Amino acid sequence: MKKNKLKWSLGALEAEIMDIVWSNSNVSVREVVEKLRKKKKIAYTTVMTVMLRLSNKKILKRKQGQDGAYIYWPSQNRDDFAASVSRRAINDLIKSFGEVAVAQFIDVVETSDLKNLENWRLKLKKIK
Amino acid sequence: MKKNKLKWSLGALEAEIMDIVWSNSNVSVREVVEKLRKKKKIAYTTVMTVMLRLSNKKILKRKQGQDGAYIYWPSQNRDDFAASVSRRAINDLIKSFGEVAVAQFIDVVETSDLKNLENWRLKLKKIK
DNA sequence: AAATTTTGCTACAATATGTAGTAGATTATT
DNA sequence: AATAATCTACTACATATTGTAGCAAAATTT
Repeated sequence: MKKNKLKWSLGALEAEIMDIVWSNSNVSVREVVEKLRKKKKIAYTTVMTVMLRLSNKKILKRKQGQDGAYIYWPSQNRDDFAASVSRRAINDLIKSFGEVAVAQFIDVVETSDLKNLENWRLKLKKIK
Repeated sequence: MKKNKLKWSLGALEAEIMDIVWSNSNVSVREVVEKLRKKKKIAYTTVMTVMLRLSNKKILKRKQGQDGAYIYWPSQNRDDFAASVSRRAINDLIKSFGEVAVAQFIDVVETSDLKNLENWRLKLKKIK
């Protein structure tokens, strides 16, 4: 088959793990597992596999830690990652749906209660 | 496992087929196949399967045509579909990335050359 | 009735993601 | 050094999605 589908979202577990990594840069699998286990039962190897996949996808980087275990850290900080993912998603949406997507975006933002509303409203002024 | 992953995009073939359906409401598989074959080689049953799946996903509806073959039509017109898909995607983005997503959106729109720019600029006025 | 078309059912491939076992390697502890 | 604990590599399985299509039965056409 061979599709070049540009996935822009992480899976649920991948996202949980990234949250932990972003909040605690330079972590071992062990540390991530322990944090996750506060919320649910999960095998060490499950977390390891997912973190390895995230490395393969270049979302995480890793190096050998002095105590043997690999140390992982994010390739991009949360905001940069969020920005590039958002950008791709938005470009896709606009490519697919054009103005309709734009109109929806505006509608969603209008009715949402984002903090710092003033902040992006300022930005909007520029294009108004 | 069992995930409730909210997919918001169609596959490439699904999208091609939807385009044809939207442009020619009330079509049979045959008609869609013929249009697709102008662009590429594809089996009747491939198209049929995808259209059946689209029906199962409630994106298409169908009824028995008088000549036996099912007739398919879209559950929503293109703009309504685009709007609901966009809305879900945007909500997901904002839930995941908040203002960062909004900022990217603004940036993309700023630098894009959408036709009818005036159209959504009117909409923007409402929130300015 | 024979030929063609359409449908329903089935199936396979590839990818993404969640999940985890096992064995071997490495490190720490006794 | 021997034993125990930890960590990594490799492998494997499950489910969902999407593209792809064969085959047989049913319906329609000729």
